[in-house]
Amino acid sequence: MTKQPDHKYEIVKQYFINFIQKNDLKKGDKVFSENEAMERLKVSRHTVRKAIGDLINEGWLISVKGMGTFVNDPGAFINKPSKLIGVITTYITDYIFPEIIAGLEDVFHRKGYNIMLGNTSNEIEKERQCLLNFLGQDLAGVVIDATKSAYPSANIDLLNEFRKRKIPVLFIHSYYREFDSSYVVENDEYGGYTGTLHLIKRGMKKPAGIFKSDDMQGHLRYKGFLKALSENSMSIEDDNIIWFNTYDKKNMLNKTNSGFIDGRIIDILGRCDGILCYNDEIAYYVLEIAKKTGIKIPENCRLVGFDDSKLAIMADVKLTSVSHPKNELGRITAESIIKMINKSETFVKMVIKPELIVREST
Amino acid sequence: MTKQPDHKYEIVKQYFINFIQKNDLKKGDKVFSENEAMERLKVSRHTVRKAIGDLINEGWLISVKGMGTFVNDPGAFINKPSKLIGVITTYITDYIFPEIIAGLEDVFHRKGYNIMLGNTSNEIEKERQCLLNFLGQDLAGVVIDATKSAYPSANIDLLNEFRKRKIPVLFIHSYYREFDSSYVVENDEYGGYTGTLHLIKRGMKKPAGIFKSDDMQGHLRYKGFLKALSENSMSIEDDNIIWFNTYDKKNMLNKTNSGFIDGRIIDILGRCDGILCYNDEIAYYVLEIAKKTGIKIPENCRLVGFDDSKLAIMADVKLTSVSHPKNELGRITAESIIKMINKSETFVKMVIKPELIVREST
DNA sequence: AATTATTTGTGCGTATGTATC
DNA sequence: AGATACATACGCACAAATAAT
Repeated sequence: MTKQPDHKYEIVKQYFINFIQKNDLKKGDKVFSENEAMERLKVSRHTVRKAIGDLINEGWLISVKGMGTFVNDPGAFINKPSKLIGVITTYITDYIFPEIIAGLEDVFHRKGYNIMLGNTSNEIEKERQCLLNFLGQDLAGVVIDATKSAYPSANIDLLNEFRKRKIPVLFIHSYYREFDSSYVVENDEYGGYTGTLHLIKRGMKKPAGIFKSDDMQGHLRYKGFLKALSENSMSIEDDNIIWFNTYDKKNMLNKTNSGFIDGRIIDILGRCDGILCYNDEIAYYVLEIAKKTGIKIPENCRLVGFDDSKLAIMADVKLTSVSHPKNELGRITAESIIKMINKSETFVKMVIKPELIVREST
Repeated sequence: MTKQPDHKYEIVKQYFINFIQKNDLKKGDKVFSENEAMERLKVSRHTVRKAIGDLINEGWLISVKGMGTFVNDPGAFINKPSKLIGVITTYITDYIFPEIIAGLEDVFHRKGYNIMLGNTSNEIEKERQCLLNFLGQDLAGVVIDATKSAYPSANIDLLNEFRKRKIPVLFIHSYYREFDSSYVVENDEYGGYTGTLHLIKRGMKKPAGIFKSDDMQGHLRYKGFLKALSENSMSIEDDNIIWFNTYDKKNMLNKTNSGFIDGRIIDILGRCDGILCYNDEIAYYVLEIAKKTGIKIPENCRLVGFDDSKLAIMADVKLTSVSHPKNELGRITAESIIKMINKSETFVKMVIKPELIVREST
């Protein structure tokens, strides 16, 4: 029930399109001339030109003075979908993200997608700017490493806008509790649990932990830590848990104003015999402080980190670390969002079980 | 010297555009009618309609039957330029590139540009694919870390295509000799020179060097190395120079099939008392071999690396390293290509002088 | 509620210009 | 040089939507 067009030029346009499709004309093939169109359809030259002009604007045809009119893109009407995927990272420089991006890039490249990169430095405002930017870009999908995922997000409105536009969004590492979304994450609770069990097995009596307070990973690793302790009838004193956040971490790594945290680390190094550290960066930092204060790792105190980064291998005392395969995580993420884009899967909720890699620090 | 258009409808179009701009009309404001245009410009209705039709297609105007013609997007004429910059890296994961990208990203983000990322793994074919891909993307500019810059490039044709399209291309780290282009590079010759002078000052009598054969940096660092030696009336035996390439490096880092290079490193460690290493990764690798074979650094042999990467600080024996500020390099690069895009500078040839950072390995 | 003037949309006829083959 | 094909340009007539009277 194709509606009969009221206007002659609509009939002419349709005639051209039918002509292209029936004869299976490809880009560059010539169509009949304006004069011939006049005769075939018994319309004026003006009407033919109006029709052809429309089809040129719509991308169907191209005309060349003195030569004729040619098929441009017979599939122009398909409105080909975007092949661009936005990736929002927290820290590009961060010790594990480059590897994940390398995995992402490799898969996306192979499948003909491009990456558009944004970086938040774990700041909510920068995340907002990236999202706003991406909303103006006709993306096929978005991969996000959530900023400060432990807290309610100020950017849910923008995430909902992506949903409204049916642009798939896939979280990596963590996600916002209040926004039901697709994600590929590590099983951080299990990671904390297994790391702590390992410390207990190695004889830890006085446990301590250092966790990041503003992302979900920190909370979940802490949860696993508590679970392992309680299953083994151990308790933990509040004083032996150090919570730090993005701001503290920046100061620590820049060695500015880190006195408070340093003091607390010295405290627990003196009091405890096992520390579950939020990640390898922290474990490495603890190692340095231990060296300065003469505490021996692992003899006096054992350390477990997370992420199995290069730091873990390069440290004086090679670090035991809980980790996922990073490049692989990037690949899985890329493949997942491509499935979402192709609608072969609408929701992806993937939790990757990490493994404990035992080294000298325990 | 705006070219006077040959056709009447061009004049009419320009008249409409001037009218909108002079009266500062906003979206939705009405412009004069077709009849009035006929009278004002003394042209036929047909010509006026052709002009208005063009402007509608270009996004300037919208007309409503029975009401009139209205301004749609008063800025459409700008044909707003792309705000997307392609960045081609060799190794995203590489120990210094993430920091450079972070610097790039920060500046680009601030100036409203987006990064599209490509990765070559230092393979010419992948570089070609990235360039081809970028040619189909309407980019404002391209930043490239050249692949195997010591060799003639197979991709000059594509680089010339960018030039033809007047898309600025800026090389970083190195560039192709046969393609006269803009670049931001480190002064690698000076770096090799100053690193070698430092080794000589520390008493090096039997020099050795390890260089990468397939990028320009390796050749230039070698050149600086030779210069420093000859200025101090020292000579170098061919056997004490190790050349490696991308393929060897991959094997070395994966600890597969690296026997040949390992043997040569053991050789020079036994024979020589100072090694200028292509970069910190190599210096770190040499350090590990030295540890295994019982050679003491710096007592028996001194090492100088390049890049001042995290590796330099984390090694057992902290590495002396020749380096530029990496984040800063990213910033300079970003600012340079933005200047090129804005045409405030057409060619950028910037050579950044590296500094020697002295640590335990010398 | 109907009329009228205005404005854009469709359509035809004609003439001339200009690029390509 | 001539034929063909698209490009520009003018004039005219009528249709359809809108706004004001």
